[in-house]
Amino acid sequence: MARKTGSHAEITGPAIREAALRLFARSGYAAVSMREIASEVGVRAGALYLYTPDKQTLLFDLMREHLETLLAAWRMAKVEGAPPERLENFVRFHVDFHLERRDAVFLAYMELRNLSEDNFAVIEELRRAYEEELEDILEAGRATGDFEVADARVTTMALIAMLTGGHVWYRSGGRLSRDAIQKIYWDLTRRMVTK
Amino acid sequence: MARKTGSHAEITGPAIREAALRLFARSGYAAVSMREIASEVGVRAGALYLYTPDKQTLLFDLMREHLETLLAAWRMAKVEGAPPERLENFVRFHVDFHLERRDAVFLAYMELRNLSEDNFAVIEELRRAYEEELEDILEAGRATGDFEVADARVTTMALIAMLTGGHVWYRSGGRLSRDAIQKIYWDLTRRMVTK
DNA sequence: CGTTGAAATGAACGGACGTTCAGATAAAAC
DNA sequence: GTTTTATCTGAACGTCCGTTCATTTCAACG
Repeated sequence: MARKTGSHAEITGPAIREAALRLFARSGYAAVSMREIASEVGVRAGALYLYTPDKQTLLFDLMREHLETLLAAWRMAKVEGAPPERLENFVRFHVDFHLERRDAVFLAYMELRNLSEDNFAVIEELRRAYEEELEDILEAGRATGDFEVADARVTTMALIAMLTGGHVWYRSGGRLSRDAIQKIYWDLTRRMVTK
Repeated sequence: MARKTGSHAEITGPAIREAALRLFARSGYAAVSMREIASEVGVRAGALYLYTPDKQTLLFDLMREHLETLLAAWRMAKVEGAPPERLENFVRFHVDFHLERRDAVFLAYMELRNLSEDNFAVIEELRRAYEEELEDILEAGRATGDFEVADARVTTMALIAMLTGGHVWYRSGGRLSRDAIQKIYWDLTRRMVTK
């Protein structure tokens, strides 16, 4: 058997990436086999190699895609204005984006060690660029006197960790709405950077 | 060949756990083979089974040991007193403990998905007990009016995420001493819970 | 100094892994 | 209706996996 009715590259390609993302996030890159991914898609393992040169590249592409989407979305969402306004905007954007993409967030934070050296460098650079957006806001607020920040770098990392941590316990339809969580996190953030 | 000069169970047992901890943390549970662990210790794979019934139990024991050590250390370190004092104590303890045990922290947070259902339940209970210590302090401070906390549960999770996040970027001998990091994190925490 | 028992070996087990590729199939193009 | 071409299969490859176990080694004991 081969090509079935209605099976095309435009369907199989994305289906493979979606299945890989879900399975990698759930069980970890090393614990998921190509046969498992293929089975989820309804295809045999060999067919995956029409869409990715190998397993490592499949992981890398998923992570790069996630971070590039993140940066692109942020460029759309970011606002000009006073630092407090910019910071609130960042917090709400970050919380929202990350709560909506639990699998990709998980992957991008947990599977760095499974990347080859070259691929790791690319991913790290993307992540650094995003973190720098937050650090810039903190520095701007320090310059205007809106914020009081002892160490902008550590505060940036502390904020990112705090704001991203929600993906561990957040459940869609749980006790708190996304909007309620955004509010709480913004409140915590505001206090952290003002005397 | 078998037993070499000076090789005893009291040496091999801990050596296996140390090697497994280091390798699991570095490459991930699924990516590390029993042969790799054995090689690190200087024995063959079969010898590992004198010290652990299987690979899964080896992982579980490492995680349980870490969390039990954490809880025991906290019971020694915790102080009575006013909530702000108790909170500062917690923050300093947590940061110190976690920065000193990067591998174990990594393992306990990243390999939960590789635990069997029963083992997961045990680990989760230990983690919950620890988080509850922080939540209790926040609630106590709310009762005395020392703290203003909108949602004690979310604030607890936010704090834990923030305080633990340091293990990602902290490097011993880096720009900041552990004491400096403690100070920064305590300052951030204090602001988060006070108006 | 012979015996015992803890500690480790080395070979083997069935199975799963990532990856390759010649061949089969069906939709599209002519 | 024949040819072309994109898509997928099925089998095979060499390798590694977790685990078992009969056997070997050697320190300790009597």
